[in-house]
Amino acid sequence: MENKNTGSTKPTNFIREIIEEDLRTGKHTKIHTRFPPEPNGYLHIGHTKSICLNFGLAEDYNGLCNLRFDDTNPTKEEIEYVESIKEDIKWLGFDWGDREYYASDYFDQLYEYAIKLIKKGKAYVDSLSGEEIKEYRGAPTEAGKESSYRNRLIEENLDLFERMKAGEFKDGEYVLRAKIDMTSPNMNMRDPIIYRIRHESHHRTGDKWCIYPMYDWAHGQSDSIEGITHSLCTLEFENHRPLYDWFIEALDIYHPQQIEFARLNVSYTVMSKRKLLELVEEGYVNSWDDPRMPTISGLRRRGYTPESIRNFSEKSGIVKRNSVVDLALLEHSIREDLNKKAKRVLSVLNPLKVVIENYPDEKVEELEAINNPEDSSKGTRKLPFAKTIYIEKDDFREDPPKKFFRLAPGKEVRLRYAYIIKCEEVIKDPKTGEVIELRCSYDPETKSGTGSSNKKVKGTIHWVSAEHAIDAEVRLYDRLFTVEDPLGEKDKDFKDFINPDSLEIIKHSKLEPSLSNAEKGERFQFERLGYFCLDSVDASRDRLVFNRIVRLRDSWSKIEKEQQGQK
RNA sequence: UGUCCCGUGGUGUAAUUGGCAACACGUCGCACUCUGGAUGCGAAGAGUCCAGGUUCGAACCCUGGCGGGACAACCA
Repeated sequence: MENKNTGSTKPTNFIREIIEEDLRTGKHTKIHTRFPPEPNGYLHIGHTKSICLNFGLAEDYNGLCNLRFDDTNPTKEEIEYVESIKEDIKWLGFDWGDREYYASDYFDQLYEYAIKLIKKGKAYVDSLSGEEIKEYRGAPTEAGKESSYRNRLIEENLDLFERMKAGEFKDGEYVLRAKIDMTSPNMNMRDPIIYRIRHESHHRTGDKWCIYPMYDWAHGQSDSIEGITHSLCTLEFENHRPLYDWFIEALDIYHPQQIEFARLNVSYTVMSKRKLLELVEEGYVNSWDDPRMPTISGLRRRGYTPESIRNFSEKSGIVKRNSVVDLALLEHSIREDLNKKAKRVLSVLNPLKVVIENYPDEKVEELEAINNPEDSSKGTRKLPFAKTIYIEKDDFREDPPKKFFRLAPGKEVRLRYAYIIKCEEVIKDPKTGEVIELRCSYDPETKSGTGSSNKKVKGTIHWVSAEHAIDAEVRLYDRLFTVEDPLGEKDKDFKDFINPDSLEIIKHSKLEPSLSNAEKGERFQFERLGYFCLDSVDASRDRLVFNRIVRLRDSWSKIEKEQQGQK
């Protein structure tokens, strides 16, 4: 279903309906959203949903989207994360203009709001210990009880709160709490803490403050200060909405609307910051931007395009129901994008030497190859062809199974852009029996593009000229986990399901010579193999390192798997 | 034993707000192909968690169940 009001081709969803209703009724004339990350870790694919939603909505409805760092907890947050988050959002293609905000920008205002709340008799300073507060809070099914300090005089509260701010007390000695209802069935309403003492310097405000606001106190009021119309967050904040509304109403300030949606989950991976950290710290992956990581920086290094990630996010939809999107959809998104864009090249990952016996010894032909069959404007390039070439080990079988259309003893196959060759002889290592070389003949009449032969063969394989090929390291990445839901089994640790084959390194692959000019981050389709990207970290002028982004769809592997299953 | 939210093919979403359950991914065929890619065509697969009710008519409204999720950090 297309969105008729905006001319957008994006699918509609319940949030767009709310926005369109608000625009139609005149509740708002312009929408204003925000993306509010906490700078305590790297962004991952799950965050892209919120980023695309908030920035995308603003784009589509001609509104604005702020970037606001939710930096209310100095013990966990660091400037390093602020920088990486900004880089990732920019890379995804979104722009917050000059509206880069921080909850800490509002600490003064938030403090004033707290005083206002105290004066209204709706907040009090509590002297209970952390343990006691927890005890008094009760449980979801049993009411809590009121603190003995709950009915302090307003003046006393004001005095104590000011002294909290002045640094007269130790961490944990006092807290400021809202006075709501200790018997509320909603735990969030049981006199939530709104300020705590933390003698800790903050990455932006330095040592100005030793009291810091809690999320609930900071978030809604920050939304209000910025004039946010639709404050979109994930489902776990549903139970916080009554509190969000209570604060805003108690303060009698502009009231943004909080709307919750389900967060994005993807099969065969984990998304929590803590678990990702575990993978990094315990060495299961090499870094936060390891190409196997679901972090934005990992996906970027792997070779994913921003467009593919945005399309993926679009396709996975916005609803209020928890779900797990198939990794196959992400893979489809990147294939779809790169099929249109990526230059085709011939690369042999696991080389098998082939000598074409009836081809002249010294002869080298320059064959014309198409750069992108989906886009003729990308032109053609020259490919050197000579007597000795490499083909993929997988493309030869001494004892070919049914439906194997590639090379085998006595069989013919087409070399892409070159000739049809026939396998005349198989040379093996006398000790191991391993096939180390093939002797073939070629048919000069079958040169590509000449049409001088009517010979047809079922298979076409890729190859490189042995003397012209360049060496490269190729890193074959695969899904990080072997099961759809690594967190699914309670008795097992998610790390037990790590795919031991998530990375296979091939040190000496043979690539066509044009690849020596590849730039860091440049993406290619290695024909018949997959999409690859020159690694932006480990590659250098004299060392090529390619990452496999994703395999091509491969109907042969399915046939083969099925055949093996039958045996 | 509370409050809030949510149940539609294998997966993710849609259904003009009460009118023959649609699309995408995946799967399986066929065609085409100098990439077993791409592309084109086609198929299978849900009767909408269950049971009642309202209605000419219910995925949608009502009632009651069942199932899943969230909530007891001085985290966000």
